[in-house]
Amino acid sequence: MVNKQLAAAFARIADLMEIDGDSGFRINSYRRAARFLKSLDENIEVVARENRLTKLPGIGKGTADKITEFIDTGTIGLLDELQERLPEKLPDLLDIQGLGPKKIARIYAELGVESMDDLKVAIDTGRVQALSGFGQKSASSIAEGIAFLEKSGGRIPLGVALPIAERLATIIANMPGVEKVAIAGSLRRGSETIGDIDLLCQCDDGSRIVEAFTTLDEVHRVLAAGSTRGSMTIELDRGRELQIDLRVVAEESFGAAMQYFSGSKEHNVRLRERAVRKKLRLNEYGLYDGETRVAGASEESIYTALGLPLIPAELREDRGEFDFSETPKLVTIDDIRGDLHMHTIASDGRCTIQEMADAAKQRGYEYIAITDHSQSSTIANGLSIARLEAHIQAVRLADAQTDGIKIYSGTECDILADGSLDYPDDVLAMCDIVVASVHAGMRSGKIDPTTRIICAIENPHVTMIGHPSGRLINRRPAMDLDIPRLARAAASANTALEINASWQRLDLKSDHVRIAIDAGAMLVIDTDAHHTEQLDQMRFGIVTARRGGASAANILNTMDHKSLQSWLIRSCQ
DNA sequence: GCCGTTTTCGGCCCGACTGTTTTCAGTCG
Repeated sequence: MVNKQLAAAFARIADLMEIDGDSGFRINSYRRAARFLKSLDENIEVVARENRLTKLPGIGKGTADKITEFIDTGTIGLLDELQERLPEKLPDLLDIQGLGPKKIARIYAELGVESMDDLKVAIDTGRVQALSGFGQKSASSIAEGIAFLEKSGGRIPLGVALPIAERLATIIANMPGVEKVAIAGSLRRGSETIGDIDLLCQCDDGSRIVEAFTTLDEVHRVLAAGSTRGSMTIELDRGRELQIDLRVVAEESFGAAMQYFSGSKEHNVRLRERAVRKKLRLNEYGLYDGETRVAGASEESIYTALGLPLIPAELREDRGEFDFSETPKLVTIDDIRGDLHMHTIASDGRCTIQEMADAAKQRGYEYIAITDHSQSSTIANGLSIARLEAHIQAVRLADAQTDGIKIYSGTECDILADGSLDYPDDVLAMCDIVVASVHAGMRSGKIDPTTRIICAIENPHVTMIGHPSGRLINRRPAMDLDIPRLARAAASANTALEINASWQRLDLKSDHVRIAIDAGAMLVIDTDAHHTEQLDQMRFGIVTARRGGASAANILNTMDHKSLQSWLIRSCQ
């Protein structure tokens, strides 16, 4: 898609101009355009054809001309010119921690370093530390930065990072003098993967807490340790490192610091620009009118003072949230009444029907659905028709014998390569809940994957589509789906689309959640649990739904049992 | 390069930490 190619081209221009020593403001313009294009849902070629380019935020005449140039010729003159002048691999060095554009420009100009490999050699031969303004420590720090880059292996999934953050937050909360600890950053915003962990604590003695934080047993490497801020890494599996930042603030600044350290960076820049327009100044200590603090103890006080409703952290991405007239009522974990997709020992789960039901009851749920795999999923010990019939009887028996929770019988039925389902209609009709999912042949393409799934959407026995795109975060790409078309089909067939809450999936992802809501489709947040403990992954599905702007009314399993029954009957018609 | 509830020119987000300096530039978040 041209949007993504253009975004990459502008990002590249910004990188090269940075090393070239161009104006920071010009560079920012290109970065902003790149970010905007990357997240633009509409095809930029259509926008260009309709002469609306300069109506887009952050895109003026100069950028619009370059967009047109790219559409017409497939290239941008400015980019070609920069690439001709600077080595191709030089911008890779911008990824190294502690090494920025100015220093890169110098090691290129004075040492002829053109790549990561060149740089390693230059450090090993002592040429970097010999440069004026660079010293031994700089050289070691760059070497460590390169090692970190090679080991960090990309971003960490939300489900791996959050438990680590919670454990560290508990440790810090128990340090003497600490009043309050909170998780900030992309983790708080519920990003599906995160680059580092940001923690915040309220305490009067910053130096002591930072000292304690950077000398914890699990610390692998200390990056910084001052009186208000500490930064260190811990070691994950396979030698990978994860950076943890801690910021210490006083009570009156806690809200300002939460706001500041929750980001996103783009959201914060916009917010501070807004403050400047009001003749105010916003930093991590508060909102100031001259020397007077006018807000800061709570996040809400800051947004209110800037004429905005409190914006939920999950929506702080500079993607339209500044237009809100009131705080959107997003779905919360307390709205969830049940979980409609889980497995038992009948197929590839680890627990019994009763164990799953009891665990769900403990979590306060009104209902669950037992949805084991269908016959084609042999690798997951999928159920033959005969086994399914027996399993349905077992679920009904458990339901009859269990008070306080409704246990629906169901199936997670494969959508086969030709779009047909793995059980005939009369068998599906025996199930209360049918989750239809693609598990095999995601790339084989007998028919277009969107059409394949729409076949299942239009089957009246299908309650919902499980993990619609089939992606596994950092492991397997999504199927090439036309999500708007899928969402329209789901809306008109009264078939729900799942937000699979497993942190390895988060599927639908938040951008697609937004598209589904706009199309009027019903969503459902399920854990796809294969063990009772995995029922707790519901929270990852919740943040994903919130990032997509979902309210409780958009989510099927926020309905009480009675309303759900009526919806199930209606959706089968 | 973008943009306007002071502006079509002259601004553009803000502070902490580090290293290599001897007052600050570079980098980061």
